[in-house]
Amino acid sequence: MVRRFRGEGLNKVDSKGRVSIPALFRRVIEVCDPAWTDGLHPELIIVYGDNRKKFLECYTIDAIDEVDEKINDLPRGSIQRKMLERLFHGQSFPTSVDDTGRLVIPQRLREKIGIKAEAYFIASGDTFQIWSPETFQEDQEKTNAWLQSLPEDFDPLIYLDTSDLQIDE
Amino acid sequence: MVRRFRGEGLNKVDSKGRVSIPALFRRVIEVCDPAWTDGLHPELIIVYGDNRKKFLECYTIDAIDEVDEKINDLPRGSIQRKMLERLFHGQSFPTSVDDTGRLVIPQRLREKIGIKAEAYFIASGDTFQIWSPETFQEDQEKTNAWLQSLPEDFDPLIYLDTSDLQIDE
DNA sequence: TAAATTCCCATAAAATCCCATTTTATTCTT
DNA sequence: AAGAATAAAATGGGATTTTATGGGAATTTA
Repeated sequence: MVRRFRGEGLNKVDSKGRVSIPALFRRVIEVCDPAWTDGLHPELIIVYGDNRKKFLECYTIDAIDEVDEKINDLPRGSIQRKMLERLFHGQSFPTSVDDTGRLVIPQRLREKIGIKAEAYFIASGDTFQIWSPETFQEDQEKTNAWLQSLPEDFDPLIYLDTSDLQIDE
Repeated sequence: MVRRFRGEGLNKVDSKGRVSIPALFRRVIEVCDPAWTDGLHPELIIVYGDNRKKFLECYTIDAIDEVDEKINDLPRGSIQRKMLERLFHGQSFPTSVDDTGRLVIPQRLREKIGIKAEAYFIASGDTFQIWSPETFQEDQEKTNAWLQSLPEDFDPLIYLDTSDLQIDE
């Protein structure tokens, strides 16, 4: 059974790039690392290669293993496989949670998404995202604007009825 | 269980052809060399014979053993076997990581892929690749262009859902 | 014996570890 | 229900270790 992330958080980033991971997220990271046991540092993978995304996407070991398996099923030599290998094997950063529940975000990655003194964490199913608070704010405003455009009594839950869902193409 | 490479890195190449292997890669090289033990120089194999590829492909001992076994299963005298033997037995270069975590890339191989002052490393499953930074950049731009051509919110992960995958040809 | 390769040592920067303090949340007690 | 006691989470700073890199001496090779 797959534990999923839930919630959000805003924590300080120090001069060394260290930042506390919200405690609830840590519980999920631990459970989803098959090698983890009390006392050890649970591992996770930060994926950062998709330039269209303005956040870091953090995968648990279980989650990344699942991705790896699927990549393995793709035909060798296909452009899709090459792209996904670049993204998930190359443009990713394996790391772990330290004693004090923190993560170190390397300088390069902090710069990439514009993180300075604070980092915003938000759950996203079996991964979680790390944003610069400002960038997230902007993105959130877009979402709000879109919500506003909907009728007063519109219920977003209607999207859960996927029978006639259209995938953008 | 096979440890896999993950991540990327850009390091300097000195006048002797020495270049540091990213530390995380070294850990994998060590673990995947059955003969390695703390203090020894872990071995690896550089495969360079496929002229269509503009990079060096580096195999751990475990990974190359796996390839060798498969070659061994091919019928003697078959063109496939001959080709793979050329590539993996002939056009490859066994070497090892030195005390200081570096690899020496022979002049001939540096020239072959256009490496001058810097070498770019990128993980690719159970092997890693060494590129000239410029060459990689060009290649990456092609990938980026392709990504850009996709809809704004397109998620590459959709390719992991292989049910309706079409292979470009 | 000249050129290339290997071995050995040195150092600055970056990453990691260790410990201490503050802050926040939770439980207990009256 | 308020306040005290406790536990957990977040944060700060210094010491230590690892990494990346440079250079020279010794050794091998062609």
